[in-house]
Amino acid sequence: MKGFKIPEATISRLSVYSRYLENLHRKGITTVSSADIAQGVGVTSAQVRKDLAYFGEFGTRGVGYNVKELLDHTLKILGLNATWNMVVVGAGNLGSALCAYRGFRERGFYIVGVFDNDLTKIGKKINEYEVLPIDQLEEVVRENNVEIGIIAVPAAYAQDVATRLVKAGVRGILNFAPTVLNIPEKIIVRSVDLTVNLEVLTFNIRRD
Amino acid sequence: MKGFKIPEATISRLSVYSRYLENLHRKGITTVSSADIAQGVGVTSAQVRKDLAYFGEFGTRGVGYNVKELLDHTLKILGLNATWNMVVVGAGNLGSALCAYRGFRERGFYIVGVFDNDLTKIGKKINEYEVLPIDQLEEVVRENNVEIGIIAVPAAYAQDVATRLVKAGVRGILNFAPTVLNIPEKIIVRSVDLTVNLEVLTFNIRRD
DNA sequence: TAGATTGTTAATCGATTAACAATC
DNA sequence: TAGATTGTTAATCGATTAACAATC
Repeated sequence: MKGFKIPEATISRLSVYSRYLENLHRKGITTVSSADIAQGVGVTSAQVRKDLAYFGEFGTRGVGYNVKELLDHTLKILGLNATWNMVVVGAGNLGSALCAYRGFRERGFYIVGVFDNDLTKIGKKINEYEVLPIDQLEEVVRENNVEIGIIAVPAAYAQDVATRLVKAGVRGILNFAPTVLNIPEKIIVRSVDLTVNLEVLTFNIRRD
Repeated sequence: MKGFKIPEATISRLSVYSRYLENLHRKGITTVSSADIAQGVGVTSAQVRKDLAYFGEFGTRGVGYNVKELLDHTLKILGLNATWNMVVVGAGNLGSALCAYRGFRERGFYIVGVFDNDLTKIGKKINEYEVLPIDQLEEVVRENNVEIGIIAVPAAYAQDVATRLVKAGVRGILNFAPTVLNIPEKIIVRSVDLTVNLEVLTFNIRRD
């Protein structure tokens, strides 16, 4: 980790801004102000400018931002000027949903392997992907320069899978299992916990 | 919204604590310290005590917390002393994955209807659920006291679905579509955006 | 009592917002 | 020039952490 501290929330928002800019660009809009972006994604314009200011000066005072230029900058910041190879471990319903999700490819994320340990699933096709035996995980990760592993297995297996992914050489993990993973600090982990999200919802519903 | 400000992160952590306590309880462990919990879920013990302190005094100085009691308190705080009825809109891969997810039921979340507008899907079974035509959404929500709607449709349809869910009477929405929803303030929304999560990951990978 | 651990306060740290000079 | 909007600073707000008195 280099340089100074950038809030994680800033990065999330940058991702949202970048998608919003894509929409504007698709519509042929060429100029946008921080107030426009703010309005479009539901934050304040000061927040937009502050978020961008961490990375440079992308606008013109009195004018605003060039949509295409700012889009390119945000994509570059997020690491999306290149493509990323991923593996999905777990070919259940969630794994299948992830394989079918078109949004990944549109942003440059490619799935190069789907794995399971269930013999009834191995060899079956999910979309264009053949489910591979988990034994081949390491091989596929190494041979395809896979940097991201997606964990879509039951909680009980998640730690094992995480350990194997790390050993195989991934640098980031997106974890859908409701477990705290124990892995080296240098590996980046994001956990998406459906139950936690629902429970924050119920807390807030109950509260008002 | 009543009372004073409680950080949203506190609620997320409470959900995690509560799952950890369930594990301890299942193992027959009866007493736990804030340091134990902290170690188990990867936060500091001060954080654990502070989070709990928003809601009361649940421990005994010099001793710790009674696992079962603290578990009950956390469940109550999160609104899990009752069950919640939900509908899932969108019977694609993601919708199917959500219907199949056993973790919901274990925490008291029940799916009472799955909807789609695709005639080839309507009438089909997903697990035990028959896919219903979207026209029946309002009826099912009203008749089953549904308070939570899950949006699992493509981004282009998400706003429409959200508006209908709100009109039908849900109080909270879990949104999987990568869109900013425009709905009344009093409706609680949580968005789970897979691409944003991946892009925070790639940013961090690139950065070190 | 001595040892342990909570509940809570105060200090620190970090993120957001408001405001405005810079500048197109 | 007058009007608009950026980039940035300082003020505010909020969350985390450290420390310790209370107390079992």
